[in-house]
Amino acid sequence: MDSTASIRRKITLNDIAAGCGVSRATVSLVLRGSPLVNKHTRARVEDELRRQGYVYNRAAANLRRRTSSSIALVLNELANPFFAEFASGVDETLGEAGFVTLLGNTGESVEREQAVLSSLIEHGPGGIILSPAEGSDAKQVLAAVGAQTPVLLFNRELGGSLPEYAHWDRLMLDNQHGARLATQHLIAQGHQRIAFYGGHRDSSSCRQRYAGYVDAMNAAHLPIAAHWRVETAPTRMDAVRACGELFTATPAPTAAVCYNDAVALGLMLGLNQRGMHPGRDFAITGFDDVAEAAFSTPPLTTLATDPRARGRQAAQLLLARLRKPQADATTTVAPVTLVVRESSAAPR
Amino acid sequence: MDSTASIRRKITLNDIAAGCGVSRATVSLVLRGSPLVNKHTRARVEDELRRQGYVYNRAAANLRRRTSSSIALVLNELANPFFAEFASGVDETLGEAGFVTLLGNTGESVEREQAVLSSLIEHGPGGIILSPAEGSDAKQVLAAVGAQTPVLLFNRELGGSLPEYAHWDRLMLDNQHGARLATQHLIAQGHQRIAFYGGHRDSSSCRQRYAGYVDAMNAAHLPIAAHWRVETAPTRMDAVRACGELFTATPAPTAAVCYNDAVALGLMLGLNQRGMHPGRDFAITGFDDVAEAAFSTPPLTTLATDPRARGRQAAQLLLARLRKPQADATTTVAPVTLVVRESSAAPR
DNA sequence: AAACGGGTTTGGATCGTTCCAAAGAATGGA
DNA sequence: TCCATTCTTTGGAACGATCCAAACCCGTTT
Repeated sequence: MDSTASIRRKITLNDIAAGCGVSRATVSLVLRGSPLVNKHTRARVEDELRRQGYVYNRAAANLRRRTSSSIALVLNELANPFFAEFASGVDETLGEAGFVTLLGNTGESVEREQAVLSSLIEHGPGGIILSPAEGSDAKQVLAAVGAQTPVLLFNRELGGSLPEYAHWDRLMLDNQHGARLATQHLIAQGHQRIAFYGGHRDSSSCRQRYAGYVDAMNAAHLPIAAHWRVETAPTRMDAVRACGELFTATPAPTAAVCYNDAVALGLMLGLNQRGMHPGRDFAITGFDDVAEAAFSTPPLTTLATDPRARGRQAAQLLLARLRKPQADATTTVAPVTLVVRESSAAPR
Repeated sequence: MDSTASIRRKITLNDIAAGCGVSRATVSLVLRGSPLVNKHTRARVEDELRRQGYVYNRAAANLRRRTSSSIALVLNELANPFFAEFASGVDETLGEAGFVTLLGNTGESVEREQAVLSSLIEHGPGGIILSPAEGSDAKQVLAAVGAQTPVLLFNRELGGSLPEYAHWDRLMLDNQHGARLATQHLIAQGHQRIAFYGGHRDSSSCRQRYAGYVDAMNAAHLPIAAHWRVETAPTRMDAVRACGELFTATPAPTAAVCYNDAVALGLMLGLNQRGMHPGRDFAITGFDDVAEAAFSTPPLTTLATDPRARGRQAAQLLLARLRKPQADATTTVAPVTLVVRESSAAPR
């Protein structure tokens, strides 16, 4: 409890060994619960461990065993609730598996991503879960992490083509299918003139969602007017600003599939400013199901992605890779589910 | 670029040394930019480092130097946007200082906190930034982290008293002053019957905010009716539910200082359900300034805490502690600023 | 030629753990 | 009693870096 020795120096296996008259090796065996050691010896050693307040030095052990007990988690935008939930899912599963999470946040900057990756890699993580910054390139990432450390790509594709000796696993959202579901839902509600609102054309997820929208429109033999595709930054503010563009030409749409929830909520505000009532005069769907979506007025119809579950899944995929380093690379597409609320009512 | 050696084994200082005919020690000096080594040797070594694709093993270096290059960040609720922002501030500053962040999420569970702390401590972090789970106790935390590793407490006090040999730094929000500011603002707007809405009496931050409210009311010689103190869980849902309690007795309040933004937004919904218009029939203030506060209808008057800046500050405080392990423990109270929006209009 | 001295380089011990081959102890059977 | 066999325990060499005191080089000085 209060052995004077514990105040200053760090307690090592040697201290324990000396303290109860066995060898370092025996103490090590006790620590790892080896069946080799005698019951009485084990008890004696365990007492001593407690008495001296020993704490295991995993770094030293990892050095000797040439193993790792950490996983790096590199995110393009931790402050975004979607990624925060994702991170907590990752950490939960990694923790259960005895790994610790090395966090890195790139703030959507390719330069910071490089810096963060090379710094993290020096700590020898067993693997990396990476949600790339926009514009991040496969070759650069490979240069920073090397070919040794397994990588799991989440959420976004990397620019450039993957060098063939980097076989990385991928976990992606089913963006295309999700947007198709949203569009089909609006069509089923009776809408015919449906816009696709928000997002940037050069983001891979935006292209996929747009493709799903087009699929559904085509399948229903509905035409798509040029001014029904409005590009914005994926933020609420920019979505408010661009609202007018939907109504610059005729025929005006009666509904919009939005790139994500932030954009959808912004569009709601924009409509309000024009004196329109979203959910009554104009139907809207989002994507992500952020916490706020259930509480907006009207509550937002959107696609739930369950980021926490995705985090757990990402961790599991990477852990599986660690178990079988030689297995073929996998690509997993996580399902998204349509959550119908009041923002997507039928046209009047 | 594509040396065959780099494909399998890990490259060490020995490989580099052998590769260019110098000793391990010299290569080490080069890596650390020592002025001792000759210009030409340095160039030769640096070429070889690049050629073989060497990556520094910080764990081995830390072992030998008895240093650490990581800081543990243990949060009670990472999925909460407030803490997500905080975390990204922490990571930003730690990264600049050459440290890596070890993440741990406790999900508000004291048991998980214990497990997470003892797991993280085995990785030998240089320090710990801890936002304790509710009900977490000083003695338990000390038992898990030991007396060696400096701890910075953020946001919440620990239960129990700090053992005198654990002098931990603290970074807290100025809850009391913030609530006072909000209350004074409502009073200045002309309100006299002001409620304190939401939160649990046993949370330390709630008690502090309530105290600030009482201060301001007393200073203005305004009475406080018993039914103006409504307790709720600190969530939007529970805040919606409890709304009616404000109006169970006379005189009814005309304004409420809310425990936090979630509660304030819930109260708005509750008022709407009763046919009242928040910001017109009833004034409301929040606390936290979550992203949503600026976009609610009406926009919410609240106290900005700038969690990202708090994260940077927490990291700096801990880094300062690492520089001066013997300095006296500090308590820092971070200022909060009143952001006036439309939810806190004058009474009609 | 020896001594000097600044600039460079280096061998070997070390950090705290695990691995491994081999030694010791205990048991049982012949 | 001796040997084989099964349990236990152990010393010393790793792992990949850094530290440190000593050695080396080479041009000057005495």
